[in-house]
Amino acid sequence: MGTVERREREKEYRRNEILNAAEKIFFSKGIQYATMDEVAEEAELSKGTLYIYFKSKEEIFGGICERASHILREKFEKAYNENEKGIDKIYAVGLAYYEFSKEYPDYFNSVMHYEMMEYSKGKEFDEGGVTYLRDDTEFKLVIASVQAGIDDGTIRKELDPVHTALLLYGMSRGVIKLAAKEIQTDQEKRKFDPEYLMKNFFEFVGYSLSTD
Amino acid sequence: MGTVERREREKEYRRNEILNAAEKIFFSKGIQYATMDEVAEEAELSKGTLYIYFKSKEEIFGGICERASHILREKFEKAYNENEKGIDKIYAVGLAYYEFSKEYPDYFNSVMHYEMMEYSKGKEFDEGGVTYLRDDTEFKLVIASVQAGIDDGTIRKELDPVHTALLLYGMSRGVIKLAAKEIQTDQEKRKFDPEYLMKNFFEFVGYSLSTD
DNA sequence: TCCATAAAATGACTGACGGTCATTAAATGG
DNA sequence: CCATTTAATGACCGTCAGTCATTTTATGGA
Repeated sequence: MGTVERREREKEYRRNEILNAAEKIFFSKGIQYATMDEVAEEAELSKGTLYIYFKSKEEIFGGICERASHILREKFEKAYNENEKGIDKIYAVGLAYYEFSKEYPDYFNSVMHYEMMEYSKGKEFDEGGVTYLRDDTEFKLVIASVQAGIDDGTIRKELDPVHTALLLYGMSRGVIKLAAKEIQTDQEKRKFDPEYLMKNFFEFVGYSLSTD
Repeated sequence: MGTVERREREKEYRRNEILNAAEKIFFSKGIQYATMDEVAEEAELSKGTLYIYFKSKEEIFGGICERASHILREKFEKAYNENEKGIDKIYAVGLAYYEFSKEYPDYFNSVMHYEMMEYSKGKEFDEGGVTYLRDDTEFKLVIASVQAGIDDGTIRKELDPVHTALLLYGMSRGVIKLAAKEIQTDQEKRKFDPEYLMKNFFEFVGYSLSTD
C-alpha cells in the first residue's frame, strides 16, 4: 500500500511549507528579530508543530541555507559545464556567483550569515552539533576549472590549482559581498557601480591568471 | 574644582572595564550565548549598572567593534606612512590587514559579525538606530595608496583609484577571512597554508596593479 | 562634623521568546 | 466501528535582555 509513501510526501511538503513561511518572516525582519510564533502563524500551524519538523530555529535557518546552497551549486555546475576552456569556466562560475547574489540577495546573505554563526558555534558550545551543509562541491568546481585551464593552456602553468581556487573563491566572495551590500544599503555617498566593479574584478583576475 | 573631571575619567574607566569584561565573555562563548548577567559578574557590577553605561547588549558589542576599528585604523595608517611608493603602501596596508586578523582574530571576527548585523538591521527594524562606526578612514587610505601609486608611476595609470581601492578592499577581506577561518577551524582535510595563500594573493595583486 | 542633595549602583521584577510535553485530533487498517 | 499509531496543539517553563523603584555613596556647603 502507498500510504506510507504519501505520508512521506506530505511530510516533505509540510517541511517545505514551514521553510517557505520561515523565509518570508526571517527575510522580512531579519532572523534575529523573527519569532517562532510568527513563523507558526505564517505557516498556519501551531508552534509545537514546527518543532516536530525542525528541532530549533537555527535548524530552520539551516534548511533555508541548504536551499540557497542547492541553487548556487546548480548555477555553478551549469556554468562549469557550458564552457569548454578552463579560463571561460572560471569566468562563468564567478559570474554565476555574482548573478546568484543579485537574483537571491537574501539567500546570498543567509549563507554569509551562516558562516558567521559557525564561528561563534566553535567556541565553547559544541552541544547540539547542528552542522548541516559543508558540502564543498562548489569549491571543487573551482579547483576543477583551474585545473582544466592549466591543462588546456588557457591558465598559467605555474599556478597551484588548489591555492588558486581558494584565492579565487575568497576574492570573489569579498568583492561580491561588497557589491551586494552597496546594492542593498547605499542610498548616500560613495556612488559606484557594482556592475563596473565586477567588470574590473574579472579583468583583474584575467590579468593574473591567463596565459595571453 | 577638578571633581567633575575626575568623575568623567572614572566613568570612562568603568566603561572600559565593562568592555573588557564583555570581551572576555563574548569572545569565550560567542556573543549569541553570552548573557548580560555573566558580563556583569565578570565586571563585578550589577546588571543594572551595565545599562547605565550602555543602552543594550548590542551597543556593548558596538563598543568592542570600535576598539577593533581603532586598532585596525592605526595599523593602516602606520603601514601607509612608513612606505614611500604607492605600490608599497598597498602591500603594506594589505599585510597590516592580514596581521590584524592573526593578532586579533576575535576583533577581526567581531567586525565581520558587525557587518552582518547591519544587514538584518536595515530590514524593517529601524528603531533604536544604533549605528556606531561607519567611519571609512580605512578605506580612504586604500584609495590614497592607489592614487599615490598612479602618481609615482608604480601602478598602472589606466586604473580608477576608487574602484581599484574598492576591489582591493573587497578581495582582501574575502581572502583574509578565508585564511583566518581555516586557521581557527580546520583540523581536518583541505590542508593548506594561510601564509602561502596570502603570498599568492599579494603576487596576484601585484601582477594586476603594478607597471613593471 | 553633619546634613541636604545629587550621582551612581543595585537587584527584584517584567515581558518576550525559544523550546517542551501532556493532551487532543485525525488517520489508518483490520 | 474500533484500536492503535501518527500528527498537531497550545498551555506552560526557563532563560535572558532590559527596567526602575530603592538604596548606597559621594560631594560641597554650613
